[in-house]
Amino acid sequence: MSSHLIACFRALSDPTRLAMVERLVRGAASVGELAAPSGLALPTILKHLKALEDGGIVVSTKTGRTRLCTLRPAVLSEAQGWLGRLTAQWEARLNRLDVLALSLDRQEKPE
Amino acid sequence: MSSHLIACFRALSDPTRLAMVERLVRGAASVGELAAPSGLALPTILKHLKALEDGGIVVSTKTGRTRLCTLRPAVLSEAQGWLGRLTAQWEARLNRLDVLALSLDRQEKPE
DNA sequence: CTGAAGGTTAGCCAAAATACTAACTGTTCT
DNA sequence: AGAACAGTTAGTATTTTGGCTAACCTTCAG
Repeated sequence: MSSHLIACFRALSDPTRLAMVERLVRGAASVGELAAPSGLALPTILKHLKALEDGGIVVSTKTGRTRLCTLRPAVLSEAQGWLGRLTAQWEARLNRLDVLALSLDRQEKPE
Repeated sequence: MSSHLIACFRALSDPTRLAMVERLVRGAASVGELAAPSGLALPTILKHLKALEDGGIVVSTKTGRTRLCTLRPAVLSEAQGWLGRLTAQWEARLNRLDVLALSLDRQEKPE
């Protein structure tokens, strides 16, 4: 089973990281810029950044002394797709059950 | 910020629970049925079940001595929607940047 | 060259998550 | 009634997470 899907959900399961993602969707940012609104220490933010990178949600490159972090929406789309297939399966199953219930109904009081 | 979204992602961030969800999408199941394929002890599965219920992904009701667990796809759809809006925002931003780049291009070599 | 800026590493700590076993409760079957 | 079944609770051990500080390394500005 796709273990990077798990890493992705894992990355999104923390308020600090969710906030970082919502910041990054408005454009790339440095580590310091990501840390600023949270009030957390830099090393803490670095750990969260690593979690986001492990989940494939963010990539970062260092140029000079600053590291630029960028969102990578591909994995988010993938997670979205997984959720979509899941709910679709559920709907399909419900429909089959409806059909079954209907046919049973017909048998109970045929015409 | 929606904290039940976090609980939802949290619930999906574990292979055992993901397997439970994929089992439940094929129909409601008892605690024992959920535990069987995992090889884990019942109390362990109960904890995972609680995590899934905390995330709003599953509801369960006990009748007699068995507990029936049912998927609740609403929260999954919600998470899907959140991911969708996020990637949509990203795309929109990329488009704006494209337009900007194009107009800068025009300024550089007009005509 | 020296100091400040921006990260980074290492190490610490408390709290939470994941698993287990053992013992218990309530239901159903015979 | 008594045994078997399906969960449940309580308690424990281990690992992971999320936070910190202190010390360190580069890079940029003057």
